[in-house]
Amino acid sequence: MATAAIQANFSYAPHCLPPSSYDADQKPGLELAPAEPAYPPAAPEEYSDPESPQSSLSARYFRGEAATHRSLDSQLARRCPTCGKVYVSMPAMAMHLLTHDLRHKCGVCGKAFSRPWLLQGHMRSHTGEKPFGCAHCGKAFADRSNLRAHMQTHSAFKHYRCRQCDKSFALKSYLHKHCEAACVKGAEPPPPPPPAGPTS
DNA sequence: CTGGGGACGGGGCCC
DNA sequence: GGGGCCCCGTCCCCA
Repeated sequence: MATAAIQANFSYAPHCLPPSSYDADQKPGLELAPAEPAYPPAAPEEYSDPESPQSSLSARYFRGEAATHRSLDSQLARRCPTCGKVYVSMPAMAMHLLTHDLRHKCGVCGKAFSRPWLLQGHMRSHTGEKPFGCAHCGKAFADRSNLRAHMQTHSAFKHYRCRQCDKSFALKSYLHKHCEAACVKGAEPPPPPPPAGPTS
């Protein structure tokens, strides 16, 4: 929606299934992950789209692999002069431009970041500070995202299933690795993806 | 090959 | 309107 940036929706091989929903909701202010059922078995309601709107387009985009959705060729579209990324939303474009402005510099190693909190996180790698603790095992993390991923490893539920071989994985990244490294190799070429998507 | 963790980037939301 | 915060995600490395 809002973001007009292209939404590349092909991060994973078609035979890699998204998870059913899991509760990853950690409310801000909580330093400790809840000790209680952090990931309820969750009614197997399908969660509609694993690729959230802000899903990282990441490298693929910049390699120009992104599918060009409608409206990118519209007259409203503008291209980032630095990386070539195309936006039809000017606010999104403006925000994107900031990502090229690496004004936050690490006083220790000199690495520069576009956002202050990226620098903050980076500084923890120097200081060893790990403010995010797992209430299940006590392990501490410097990065909230990493704690979240860790919490999933406590879950007995493996939400990400490979259609090809039916193996399941707790983390999407595991499934991704599996699909790319193991399963796909030597497998029948996956069928063409369904005529996709919601848009257009 | 799988599981796990560290580091970090992009974009949306909230104040 | 801008900055900070948070979430989601990827990449890489290692056991």
